[in-house]
Amino acid sequence: MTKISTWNVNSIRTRITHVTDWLQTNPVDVLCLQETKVVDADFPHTPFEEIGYQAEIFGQKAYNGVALISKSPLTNVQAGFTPVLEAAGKSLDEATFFDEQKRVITGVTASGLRVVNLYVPNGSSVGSEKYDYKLRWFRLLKQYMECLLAVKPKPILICGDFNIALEDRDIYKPEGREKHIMSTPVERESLRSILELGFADVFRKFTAESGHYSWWDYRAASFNRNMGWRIDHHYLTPELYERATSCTIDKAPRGLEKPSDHTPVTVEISD
Amino acid sequence: MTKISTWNVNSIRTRITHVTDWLQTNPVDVLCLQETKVVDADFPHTPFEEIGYQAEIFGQKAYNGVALISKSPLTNVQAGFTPVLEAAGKSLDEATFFDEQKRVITGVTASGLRVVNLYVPNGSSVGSEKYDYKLRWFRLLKQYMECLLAVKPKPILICGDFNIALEDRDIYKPEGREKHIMSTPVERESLRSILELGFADVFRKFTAESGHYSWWDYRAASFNRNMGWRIDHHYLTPELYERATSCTIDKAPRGLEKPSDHTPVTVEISD
DNA sequence: GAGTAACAAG
DNA sequence: CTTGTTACTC
Repeated sequence: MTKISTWNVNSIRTRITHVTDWLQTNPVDVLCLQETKVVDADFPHTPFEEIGYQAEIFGQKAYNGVALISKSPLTNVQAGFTPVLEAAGKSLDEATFFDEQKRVITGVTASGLRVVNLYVPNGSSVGSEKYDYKLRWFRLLKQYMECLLAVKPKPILICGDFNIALEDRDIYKPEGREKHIMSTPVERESLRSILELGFADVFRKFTAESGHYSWWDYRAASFNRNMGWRIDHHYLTPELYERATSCTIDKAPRGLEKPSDHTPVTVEISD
Repeated sequence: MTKISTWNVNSIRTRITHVTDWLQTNPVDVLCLQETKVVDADFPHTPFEEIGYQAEIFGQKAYNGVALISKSPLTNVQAGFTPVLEAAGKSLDEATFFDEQKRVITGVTASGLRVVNLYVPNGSSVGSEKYDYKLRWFRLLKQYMECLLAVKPKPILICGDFNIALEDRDIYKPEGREKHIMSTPVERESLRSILELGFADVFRKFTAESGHYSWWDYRAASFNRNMGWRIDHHYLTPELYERATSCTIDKAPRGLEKPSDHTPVTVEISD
């Protein structure tokens, strides 16, 4: 069995004890972190090593940043769009530009499963320059995923903070969602164009109803009122999707003191 | 018996639990705070009221700020230089200017003792504009004290963060002190000119040796190495000085998590 | 509402 | 080293 989690920690340095405590009671094969908000030189490797994990990291100052935390070493680790597109012989202009922001890292487990960890741009507000950046970023992501699908291993899991709620049941209050960042038809279509390559939302294999979220705004006591969004996802290629035995959201860390605004989402895949 | 303490808390909002915890194990008649760093509208009155204290405050945004915390209400509370100098018919030009920084508050206890709580300017570095400000501030303080000495009640206690170590035994390493802020001959003479009005350092009534300090720089682990300065003082008029039965520095709060860089100094005065 | 940065002050 | 402010981002 392989267990993989995704968690936007909103600063790994501020959240380090939350994360290591959680890992000790929730051991996983790979924990995908987003918004580490730290340059690689300052990443807190020691606390992870002390509990038997190692980190593959791709960080920057103050913003963004992703990491793969794993018990066993990962192979074929590639940070950013560039190395993957380069290996496929693609033009690197866009990749170089978008890799200024550290949002993508991938690696392969010993069990031969490729994990792609994403921190999708938030997009700020509909029609803004950042919104446009988000849509352009998705077009590059599609190329990136096409490159990965063309090589081995074929079982691929994409996870992370997508900053998109794909369906209305993923939002506490879907009214007005067409004009709200993270749920516009255009954003959803951007994400669907990735999924059409052959990925499915494994959370919905097990849970159909609304009311299950992975992110709650810090403001307006939205966690206590369960005014959340499901924007942290695991998307699996068909074979993995079939093998998945559970996908669960652990709300507990969101209730701790000084929590991240996101909480971990975990998928279990049988051998 | 009357018990009076002085403590530069370096932000009352950050230190509120340190201060209320300390007051509960160290009940005093008046606690004089410096560097409250908060405007009056945001002063945390409730935590003090919950443990039976009230606060007279004189604060500003981000810098300086003084407060008198007392079990029984104080009378004749006057904030800043201006009201005292005005009552004495003095020119208010200087008072108005220096009261832009909130550094002075006075009140009278039920036992008829006037408490003057001061946060003396730090002075930055010798020869700087702030150094000049400190010396000019002392000239106004002298006028202010002359006004208070001319009215009732006559027993006066001046305390606070003086940002001056009056003698070499008040510094962990007196070498080079002539050129160091807080111990130049000019600063010491400024302070002595106040004391010459009739005040004495009550800590030295009981303790003659060096090694007793009230402030340790946050830098260079100076607290662990006892590299401190005695710059928080209680100066008493002769009658009070005679009645004083102890003057002690409580180092404990300096050892807590996220401490102030200063620690409380307490004087006891018999009835 | 909470994170980081850069600055000022001690 | 620690605090507060402003400005930015999510």
